[in-house]
Amino acid sequence: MAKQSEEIMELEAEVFNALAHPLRLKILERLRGGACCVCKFIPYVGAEQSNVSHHLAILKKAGIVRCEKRGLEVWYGITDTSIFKIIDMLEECVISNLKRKSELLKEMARR
Amino acid sequence: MAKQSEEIMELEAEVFNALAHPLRLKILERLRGGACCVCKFIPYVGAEQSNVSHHLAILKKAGIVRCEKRGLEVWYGITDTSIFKIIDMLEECVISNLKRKSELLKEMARR
DNA sequence: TTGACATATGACAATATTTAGATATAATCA
DNA sequence: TGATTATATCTAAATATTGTCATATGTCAA
Repeated sequence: MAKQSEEIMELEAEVFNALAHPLRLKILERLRGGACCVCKFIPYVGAEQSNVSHHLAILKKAGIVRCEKRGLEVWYGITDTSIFKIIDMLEECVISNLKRKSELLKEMARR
Repeated sequence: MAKQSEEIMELEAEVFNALAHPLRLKILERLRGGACCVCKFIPYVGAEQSNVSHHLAILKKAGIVRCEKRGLEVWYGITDTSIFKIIDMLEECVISNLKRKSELLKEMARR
């Protein structure tokens, strides 16, 4: 495997890793409506402020979100909205996988 | 947030997590050409047999691959090829992110 | 049946991630 | 200036992930 694609894969793995947590997926859901300040995420995801801040830092490090200071607040927004397409496609995958499994169960019950 | 979407997000996070490792992305690259037996992955990814086996189990648990015994060998294949579209889209994201950053650096150097 | 083979599994150490609580920082306002 | 607010950072404990080694399992062939 070419050195270059190995390096790209490391970056890809880092981004996938940033997406690999329910709390971070929730934060991204909140961002579908546009940028907002940290204080909005806290009740939305139902976690400690320091924890939310930590997860935001992970999303930022992966390049998925960017932030900007506005007075006392820090506003976070999506860097590239095509991340939503990726999440949506994965959701479809997961749901069709669930359906496939439940069909299989039904078939087994029938016998 | 609805209970149901929380549960879907957990599943999504699990699948993203399965994608979040360079070695597993390599395994999936090898599977683009179609199903193959475990022995093919070992030299391809350059890891110990037991390690490859562990990573295959993670991909399988997430529902990304499925396997089948053929004599002594075990053949692994993709469950749903739309996972490749997801990986491809993420690669595009990563690459355009890199480009954006390098543009920014160029601009800063110009000043 | 025995041995060889391909793969999976279990145990373990090293490392990373997650969370909460305490504290630091930086901006605003009285 | 000092108090207040929003957010980030540090610390430490709990937990999860990773890689390696040793071993188990299941299949085939002699």
